[in-house]
Amino acid sequence: MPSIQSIKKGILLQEVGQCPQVAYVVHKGLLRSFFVDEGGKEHTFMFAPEGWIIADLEASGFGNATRLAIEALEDSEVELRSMVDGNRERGDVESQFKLMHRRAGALQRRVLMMMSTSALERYEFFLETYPELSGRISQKLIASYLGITPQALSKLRAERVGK
Amino acid sequence: MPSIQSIKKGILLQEVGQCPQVAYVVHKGLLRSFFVDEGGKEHTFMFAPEGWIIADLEASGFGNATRLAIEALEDSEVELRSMVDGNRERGDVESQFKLMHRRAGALQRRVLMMMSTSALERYEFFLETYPELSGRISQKLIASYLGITPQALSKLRAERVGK
DNA sequence: TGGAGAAATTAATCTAGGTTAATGCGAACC
DNA sequence: GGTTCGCATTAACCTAGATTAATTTCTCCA
Repeated sequence: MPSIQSIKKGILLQEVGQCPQVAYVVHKGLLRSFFVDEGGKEHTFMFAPEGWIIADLEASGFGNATRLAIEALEDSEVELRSMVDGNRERGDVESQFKLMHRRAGALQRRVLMMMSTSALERYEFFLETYPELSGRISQKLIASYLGITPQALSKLRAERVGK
Repeated sequence: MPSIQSIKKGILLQEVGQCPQVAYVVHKGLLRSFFVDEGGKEHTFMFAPEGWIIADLEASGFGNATRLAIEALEDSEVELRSMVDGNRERGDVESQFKLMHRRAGALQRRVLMMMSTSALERYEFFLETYPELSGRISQKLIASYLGITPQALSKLRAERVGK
């Protein structure tokens, strides 16, 4: 049976330095994963609303300590799922492989997008892809996901409306 | 039995628009995957020397047409490996899952690095991580991997030596 | 071995986005 | 209900890296 946890807004599910082997399946609410660079700047790696799965794939894949923290942006209910469980059914492993394959595919797309597009293009893409999220998340966090400052996002939004 | 192909330098193993379900295991030589954006600019997604595996995970994971081309940078020998073969042994699927998990982990790291570091830092990291590659690959291609122009890389290298 | 085309370097501009700072605004809290 | 603190916006300046262009190597192949 799945283990469900209720998480209050603002709580960290996972902190830097741990060695987490679990993913979180979001049943309700909204999580985000982020890391803090040497300069103290926060970078949001991803958001996970209902139905999404969030994890530190680098840590669980390589057995490293995390550099990603995971935080509840709203009161949430999450299910813990092991990333290294050897006792899976054959079909389970196959479907988990497919899932991981897609995740990797999505990350590949993200890298290519980071390399080839402007902040504006990435913002447009974000709005198209996650229309329901843009109202639930602060500009500051959206900016930290896009890889720009809140000021840059604000300016970009002002120019966007102008046209 | 594995199917091995010999590839001459300069040949494309995979072209944009196909729907490839295979990965290439490099036994000898050097491959790279890259894509060409709307402005006609090339972006190298990865290099694959001996022992590496290269594929378009977005295309094979989602069943899309590729936006990635794969090219031989040297005369190479590669083994084709299916990404969607259902007839695998149980242990096979498990180990392929682990492999995909690590790939996804590496991509996560790459995204975080793209978001948080300067071109110089990424270049230093490239040199540390792939010291044997830096001599085999042109500056132009290294630049297209780092996400900068050859001119920017050249300037950055000149400043680096100065110190 | 010489010549053509690509690769690398250098330099002069230009620009997207960062940094700093000031101001307005809303939400939480006493 | 006023205070406080974080968020969003605006604006002035700064900088990493892009663009354009000219010059100098490499490389390779006829």
